[in-house]
Amino acid sequence: MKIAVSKTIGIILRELREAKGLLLREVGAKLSLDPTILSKIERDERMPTKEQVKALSDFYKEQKNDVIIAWLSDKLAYEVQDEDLALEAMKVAEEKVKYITKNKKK
Amino acid sequence: MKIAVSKTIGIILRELREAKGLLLREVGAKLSLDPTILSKIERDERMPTKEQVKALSDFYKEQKNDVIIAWLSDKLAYEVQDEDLALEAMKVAEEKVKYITKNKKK
DNA sequence: TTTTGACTTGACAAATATTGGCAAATATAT
DNA sequence: ATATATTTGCCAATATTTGTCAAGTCAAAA
Repeated sequence: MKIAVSKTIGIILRELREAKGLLLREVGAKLSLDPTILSKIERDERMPTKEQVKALSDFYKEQKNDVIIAWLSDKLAYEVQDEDLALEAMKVAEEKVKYITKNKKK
Repeated sequence: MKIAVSKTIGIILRELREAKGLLLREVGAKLSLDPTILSKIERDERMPTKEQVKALSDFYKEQKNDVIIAWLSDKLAYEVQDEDLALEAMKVAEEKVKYITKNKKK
């Protein structure tokens, strides 16, 4: 299953769950995650916490990175979506991330 | 005065204030901003709020956009700095921002 | 149509995070 | 040393996020 990379975290998680034919309740039980919270996450009403993303990306392990990237990119886009200078800021942020990464002790 | 685009918001604000030869207290008075808070902002100990950035970027109006971009990009970089997939996520976030921007009613 | 099961929605309190600003400490300059 | 500028630590107030529950919708089965 190939997932378009720019879907929201919610859409991706819903597609993954439905592809497995699982219920909210079932995934929730596996991850000790209240099904109503998962419902909100899958409808992008709530952003999952870091721990929830960890659990979900481990559960859908074939698409682990897609899930994480969707989550991070949603958070990033959300942060600047109303700003005129959003795209310029994203470019600069990339430079900053590269700089930080490069100078990080292993 | 040209400012390298990838400095932190704090460094930029400190340079701008010192270039004008102003004291924390003086800028603070103009902006109704407690000097100790400004001190923290200039040392990147605290992120300014949206309102504070508005006031500061208006005050340093020749570098208005540089200030805003530094602020936004700091927030973006901060959000993903510890993530292995940070750069991939930034690319995807850019696509998402472009998509959001394109489909936004004026 | 009544019931059943899956999911959604709204409201709320508890937990977390952020903020402003004081008082004290430190640094800088005269 | 004195005076001025900045930094630091702390904390209460405020704001945001989170988990949970009860009630709601919706579709399909009985």
